Amino acid sequence: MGRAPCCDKNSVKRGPWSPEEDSKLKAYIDHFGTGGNWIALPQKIGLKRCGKSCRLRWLNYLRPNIKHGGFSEEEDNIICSLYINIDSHLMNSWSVIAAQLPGRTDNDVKNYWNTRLKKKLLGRRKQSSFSRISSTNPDSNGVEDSSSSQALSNSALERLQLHMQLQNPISFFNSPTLWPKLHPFQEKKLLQSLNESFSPLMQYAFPSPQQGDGQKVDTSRQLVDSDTRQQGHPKFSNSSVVGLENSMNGITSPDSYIPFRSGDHAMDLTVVSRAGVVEPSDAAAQPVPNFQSEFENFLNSKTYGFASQEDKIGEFGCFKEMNGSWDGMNWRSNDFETKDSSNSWDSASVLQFEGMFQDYELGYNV
DNA sequence: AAACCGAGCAACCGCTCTAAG
DNA sequence: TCTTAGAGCGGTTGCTCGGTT
Repeated sequence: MGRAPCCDKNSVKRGPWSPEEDSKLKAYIDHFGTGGNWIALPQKIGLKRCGKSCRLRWLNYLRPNIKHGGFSEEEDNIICSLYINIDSHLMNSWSVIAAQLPGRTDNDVKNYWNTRLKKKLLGRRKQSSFSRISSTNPDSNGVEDSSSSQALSNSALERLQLHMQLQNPISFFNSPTLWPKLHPFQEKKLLQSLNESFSPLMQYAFPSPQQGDGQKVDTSRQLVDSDTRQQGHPKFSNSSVVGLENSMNGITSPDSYIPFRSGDHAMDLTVVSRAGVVEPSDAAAQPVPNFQSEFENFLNSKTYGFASQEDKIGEFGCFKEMNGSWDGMNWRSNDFETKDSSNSWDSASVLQFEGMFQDYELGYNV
């Protein structure tokens, strides 16, 4: 089924636009505007083009102040950061990113990302981290589970992968808003495989109640129980636990996989956009023995789905080249608060990010 | 010099959302 | 309330061009 086409494809011209067509379209819109009706516009000006095609040509090419090519390093950084941090299912990410880059269109940014930036970031990584995670899934018996992994959209996977590469993985777990929008079954499966990869961390984050007291241990309740939450590592917020809880339980309520549940919009957005993690009010009251060293071991272990710091440095040498220092990557961990003006990001850029994230917060605090 | 290949980009496709009737 | 058309978006296709063999 599907809706009827907007025009007769046999009677409209397709392919590249000629200068004459461009000038006709531009002259008309300059004088009369679009009239709010793109479909009727080509007939008015005698163009054998589909209205949608006219609209795209105007928006992506003929519109005043459009820039083409020649993306600056600052634009690269903005695109990378927003692509990683913008929650793909909450907003139209390419247009949001393009809105932060004057003169750039969403199509331009999308093409630039797909042809250049993505390769910079993911190029050599594609073979490694996710295949490791998928191979840890007992259901897969070492063979990638095509039904589940292919069900994840490429963009969701890329965000996931990039976020886990560029940020503290704890922060990723702590930011349910960054998890790709999945069917509860898919989410459960993904979380299971991640959980297995992260088992040392999860033990700290969600310590199991003492077993052997005759009570059946309900692992899902371990995650729900508020006391247990308090025992978890302080860097795991309650909202994260709820997200994991829902995921692990396979709850099918839409709320279980829509990250911004009513009542915690602002908090979750803050977690993702500004701080990366939620610090507890009294972290000292929640001791986790040797967590730091265990965590460092974990991060450096190639057994798990993450490259060592050394690998990361090699992997993202492009950013070292771009920014002059590996430390420039620190801001990608959303650590705006601690960002030092002496590193490779100038203060104007930081202010710009501060502003844009304030906009997002305002937008989602309604 | 010609064939091949891959990157980059413009344009298209098909879907969803939204607003008007 | 339902239907429908327009707008907008992400994903994909196909053309062009430059580099390599």
